[in-house]
Amino acid sequence: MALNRKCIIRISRYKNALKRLEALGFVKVFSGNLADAAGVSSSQVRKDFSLFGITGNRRGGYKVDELITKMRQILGKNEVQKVIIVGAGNIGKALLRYKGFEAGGIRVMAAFDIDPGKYTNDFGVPILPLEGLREFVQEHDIRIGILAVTEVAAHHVSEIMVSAGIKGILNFAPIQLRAADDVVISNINLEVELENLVYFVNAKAKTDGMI
Amino acid sequence: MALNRKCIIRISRYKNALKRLEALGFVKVFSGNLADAAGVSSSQVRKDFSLFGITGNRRGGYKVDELITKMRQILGKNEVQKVIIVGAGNIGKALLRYKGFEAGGIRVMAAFDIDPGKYTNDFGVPILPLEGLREFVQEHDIRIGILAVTEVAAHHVSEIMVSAGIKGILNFAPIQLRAADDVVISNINLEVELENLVYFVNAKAKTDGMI
DNA sequence: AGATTATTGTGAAAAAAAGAACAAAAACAT
DNA sequence: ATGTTTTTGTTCTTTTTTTCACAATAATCT
Repeated sequence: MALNRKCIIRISRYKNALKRLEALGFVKVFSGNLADAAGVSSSQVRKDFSLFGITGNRRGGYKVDELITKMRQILGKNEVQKVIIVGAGNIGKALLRYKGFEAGGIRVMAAFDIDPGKYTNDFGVPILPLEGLREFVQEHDIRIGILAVTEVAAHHVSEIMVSAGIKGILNFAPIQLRAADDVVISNINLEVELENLVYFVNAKAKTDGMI
Repeated sequence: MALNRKCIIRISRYKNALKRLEALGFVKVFSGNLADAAGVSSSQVRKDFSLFGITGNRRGGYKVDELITKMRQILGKNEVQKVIIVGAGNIGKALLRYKGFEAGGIRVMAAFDIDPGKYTNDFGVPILPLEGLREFVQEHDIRIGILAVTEVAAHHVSEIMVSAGIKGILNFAPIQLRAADDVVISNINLEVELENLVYFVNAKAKTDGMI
């Protein structure tokens, strides 16, 4: 099946749009509606659906509740996803304070750090010593981790996570992580994102000036 | 010129890899080295370079310092990029505390919020009332803003930013922002990223199990 | 100096992604 | 009931992105 990262991101977007439509009382929806909401073409929507065997009714569109069910299934939203946060610095603590995860079926189980000064329960979930990570991950059968340590520590800590059994890492450290084939890594690099913005803002300023 | 978002992200990555190589004392570098560092093919590196008219020496590779200079130029790193943060909640405050921006030539000028309880100078840069945003942006000629408000406020606040003259928004709110053609928006959606990770971790688990 | 080797730069080929088009089918209208 | 309209599902086309391949050429070796 030819499904790539971009396609799954679109599925997430469709799902979010559908949740809003559901809240507004919509019962059925057409590919064009979802296309508008997600900023893609309607044939793209139908093609994505066909990739996952999602079908609707010709002329009748798709039923909102069925679509949501199907997408939750695809995205693993039918069970609570347990995650850990590694690194209790600025970003790590902000994520610990973030209230939106639980609503999305994501449960932060614990955070880990090497600094004993950070060990606390003040955030609702415990911040624990890094040495305890392996045991915790195995005991709670956790497969996803958010990495929010410094650049220098990132590679080393990611190896600890992988060796403990983590299979997916959302990496906030400003370094492009890579790992074995059976581990999935998503890099979020603030500086790279900002550089991107700067580039395109400048590029637009230039072309607009020319016209 | 056929340069897209992905290409610019690769340029950022090359630049980061080059900075590490420079720190290690490297003077010249081959496309294969950068390819390894950035996780792409060497012909991809050369093609990206050719897109920007970057040339090296056949058999001699590229000079590290020249490449860095060229890439800093492309990415607008030769001048300090002034940005504002809008929303002083968890994420906003974590970004205010983050020390890595200045080293990357990014200067956070101020943050803005509607909650008077947040107005302070404790973070080194002031947290100011949202009403003052327009004047501040125009006075300091700021074009880039980081949006870190709640989902419900995001759309409204983004319009305030755009009307004040902001041309690029890095959006952390869990909603896909869209704006006029002359405004560039980058969406960072934690839940979407995690859903992506979950999908591919599950997908890998399935195929590995089959083999 | 001449031969050899390694690496670039680019044009052609392949692969991947997106879009257009349209027959088939379901809802609706008369 | 029959015809009309609308929307899906899928195939075909186009566009975009990546990889391959190799002549050109600079460094190194003998």
